[in-house]
Amino acid sequence: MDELHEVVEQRLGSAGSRYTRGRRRLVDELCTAGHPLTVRELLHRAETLSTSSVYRNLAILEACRVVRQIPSLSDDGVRVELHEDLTGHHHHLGCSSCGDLVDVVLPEEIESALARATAEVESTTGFRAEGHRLELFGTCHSCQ
Amino acid sequence: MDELHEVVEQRLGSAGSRYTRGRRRLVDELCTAGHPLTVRELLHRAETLSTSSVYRNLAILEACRVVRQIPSLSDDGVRVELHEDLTGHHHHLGCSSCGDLVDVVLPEEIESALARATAEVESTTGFRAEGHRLELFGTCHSCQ
DNA sequence: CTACGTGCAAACGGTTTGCACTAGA
DNA sequence: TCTAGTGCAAACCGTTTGCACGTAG
Repeated sequence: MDELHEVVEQRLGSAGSRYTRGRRRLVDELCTAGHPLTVRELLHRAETLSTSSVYRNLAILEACRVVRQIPSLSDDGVRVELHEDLTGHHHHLGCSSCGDLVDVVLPEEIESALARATAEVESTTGFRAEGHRLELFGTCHSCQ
Repeated sequence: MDELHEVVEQRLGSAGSRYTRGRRRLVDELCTAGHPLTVRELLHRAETLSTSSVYRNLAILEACRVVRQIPSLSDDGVRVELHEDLTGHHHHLGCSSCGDLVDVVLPEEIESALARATAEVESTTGFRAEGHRLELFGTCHSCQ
């Protein structure tokens, strides 16, 4: 966690930005949540921060590759999570009932199959791929 | 194409809705485009339709499983495409530069690997999966 | 001391809704 | 005929912006 804050401070610093209490709070909440949060949830969890500061800080943290936005299927708005640089590559299980998004790490087998498929797409279409995003959607355990 | 309209008419009919000129126009545009369109693009292509009608019709077509919404990574709003029931299972290549989304059908090998991974996730997490969504992001041929 | 960051309130823009009118079966 | 669909304009609401004040370094 200290390590995380250190990396974040460094990334903000090299962009000429400060690691203020508000920004630290956002990173803390995202880290302890352990899964993507909606802006609404972030606003609620960090009640001392004003709406505009949350939006402004998320934009800055995104530009510094500290967080990233995830477009959500269920319509409760965009979600935010710590960048994969900081948490490691993973995917999401999305519950169509409660809308929650949970992290999941898939076996190496599937990741390498995806890498192979990506290479094939690149060579047949001329598209240059930088990465992939996979979501399994369905019903989570507590909603069944 | 006639076949498509027939299926759509049937799905609308069984929901007590009519297949009007406006709805047919939306389906036509989505079909000829051959890839997901933003609402803005749809509004532009079907200029005879009012904004409110487009939104209302998209909601109805979505409820009847004729179209589906795709949350977009690049922030030009939500995209709409014909439902996979009508077009077949596929994924998307998303260009981070121009924002375009192109359909791609992946080899059976990767689909079965995804199915295997999904089954594993279901048994280890209790999540009940209904399907998956995969997007490869990068730079399209014309943006390189 | 001098940016940068913050809160507040107003502005913005995509989406939705109310209502009177039109059109499909 | 009679219900569903449509256009227009207003309302809505999540997000962004302007501005004056606060704070980190």
